[in-house]
Amino acid sequence: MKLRQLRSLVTLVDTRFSVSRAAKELHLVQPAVSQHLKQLEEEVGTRLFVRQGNRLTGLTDAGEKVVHYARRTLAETASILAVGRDHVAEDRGVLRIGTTHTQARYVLPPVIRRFSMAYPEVELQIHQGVPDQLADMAVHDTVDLAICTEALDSHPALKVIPCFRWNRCLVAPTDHPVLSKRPLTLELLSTYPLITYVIGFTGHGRFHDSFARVGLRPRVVLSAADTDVIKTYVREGLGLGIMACLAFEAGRDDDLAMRDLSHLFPWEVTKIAYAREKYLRRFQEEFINIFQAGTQPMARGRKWQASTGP
Amino acid sequence: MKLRQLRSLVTLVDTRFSVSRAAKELHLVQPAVSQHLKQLEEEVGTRLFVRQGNRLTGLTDAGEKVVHYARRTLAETASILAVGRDHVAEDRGVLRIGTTHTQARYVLPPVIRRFSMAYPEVELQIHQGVPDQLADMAVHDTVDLAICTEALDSHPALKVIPCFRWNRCLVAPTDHPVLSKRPLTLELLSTYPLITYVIGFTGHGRFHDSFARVGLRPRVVLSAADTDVIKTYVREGLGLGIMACLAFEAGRDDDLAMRDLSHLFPWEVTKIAYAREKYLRRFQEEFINIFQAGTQPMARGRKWQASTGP
DNA sequence: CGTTCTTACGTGTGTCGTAACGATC
DNA sequence: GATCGTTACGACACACGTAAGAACG
Repeated sequence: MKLRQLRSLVTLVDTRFSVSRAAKELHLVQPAVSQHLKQLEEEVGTRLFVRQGNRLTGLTDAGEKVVHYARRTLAETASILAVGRDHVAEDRGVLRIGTTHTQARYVLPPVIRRFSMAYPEVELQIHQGVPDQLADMAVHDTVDLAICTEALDSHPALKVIPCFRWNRCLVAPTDHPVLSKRPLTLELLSTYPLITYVIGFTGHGRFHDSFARVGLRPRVVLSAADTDVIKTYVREGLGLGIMACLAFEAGRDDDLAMRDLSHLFPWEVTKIAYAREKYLRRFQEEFINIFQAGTQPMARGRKWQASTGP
Repeated sequence: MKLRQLRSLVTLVDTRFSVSRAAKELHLVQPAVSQHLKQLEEEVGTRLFVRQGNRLTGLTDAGEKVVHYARRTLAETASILAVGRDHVAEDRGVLRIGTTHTQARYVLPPVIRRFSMAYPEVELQIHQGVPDQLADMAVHDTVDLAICTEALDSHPALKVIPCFRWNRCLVAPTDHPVLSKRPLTLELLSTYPLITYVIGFTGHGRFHDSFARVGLRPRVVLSAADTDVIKTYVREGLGLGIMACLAFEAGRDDDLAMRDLSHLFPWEVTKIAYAREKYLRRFQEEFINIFQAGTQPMARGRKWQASTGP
């Protein structure tokens, strides 16, 4: 068995079973990849692929399992190289962060500023995605760290570190009648057209649950994947925005009024996750520390620290 | 990076840093292994070995980490091949069991009889060792399953399945005066010379604790690694034997008298363990089931079942 | 007929073994 | 000087790329 063969296998799967695409991805020619797959299948001794004619279209049961272990194998080898890079140039390398728009736009800037000061030689990459994608990216080692609020806990292969909690606020044009009313209740909110996050994002599930629990149904006229779109349509007068407090920028958003709503909705927790068995480079651990320190810590004094055990 | 190189690395470590021994183990010549190590070190980009002259004597910090991931890598590839063997010949292969003398001698025979009936084509290997060794063997995939009472819980890399509980009994020559006394108490026992298991074996720690808790010190005149030795010296009249009840054979041991002592000592639990991420072949899972069914189950109805998750 | 994968074949790289050299005890 | 390691070199194998052929839409 060769690592190349395993690499071809997982790339084939990741390119949705196109040998040619996999070959391109791997900077090889098709026949080379074909040979890898053939040899691997031969060595394992059982059919790994579902074939239609001579086209590969899926995995057999055995194939699924083999791919699982192949992924792990490659992740381990990546860790080996990471160990080397860490020792050779502790403060040089790439940090690939997967996160959502809201985190990238409103939470990460100060963290990244501090991190870049400490590690000016580290190249930062920010990959955006929806929480489900982010979890997959972390598992498959497409990103080093995934930062978001949802979807991370479900993955048993991820190590998840809760970082800080946040809640929602109401955003409205400064002359909107709702601003004069108080207290702000779910009943009151449900009488207005609302703008909030799309499902699968930043606690959308709990948003609806909070209304449902008291027998209400919010009138969501627009749901957006990112906070800037929400604010834009609030400015347009389309409705009231309900979004993460931390996304309200004091200076830039003074044409909007903000009201805290943490008495109406459960707290959300933003977490950092990474593949459980991944070797974290020094500066990657350090990023986590800076992130926890730079945002309001969940619980003071219980700072996360690196652990070598699983 | 090549798998061969990783194999050479871990073999080097396992042969206590002799390139020649490692080469012999791998059926290669020394220069080949030297080259592997050199190339690997080059690719990782940092010193992995502590050298004295040109002799390798140990690992650097980086080396330790690399070896860790190399071991995992090789284990994953072994799992890949195991998947294949499982699908090609479900009922053929090797089952390597690591266990202690007592288990091998008194617990396993009926289990193995049943297993061999179900899987006559599976070659069974029984490797004996002390619990600590067994744990290591399971972690390093020298055995597929480790079966014993102690030392398994401490290893986070092991998946541990409690199987059945047992306790100790008193064994004495049929004419021994202690047999007429009752109740049997720790005080009483501590007045006689005792023969039991050596430290590190089958609950030896708890054995002493039970006495210590009531301020007594047992007079152990001989401690043995296996039950047969204990019985032998009890027959010699050297002292009273305190051993696992299950090791008393009704027919063969009728020249000895047996008294249950489960009211004096805590219950011990025999467990099966295997490397957490190891791919268990069908018949390996089946062995676990047979073991649980064939011995008194810990808790009826809560039978162990295979899980794919970690 | 273009796309996609396979088979066939040549070339260059790589890996192992033999052999000679160097270091350490 | 015996053991253990590295370096040097040659034979063989292997993996990739090119090119041509076969299956599918």
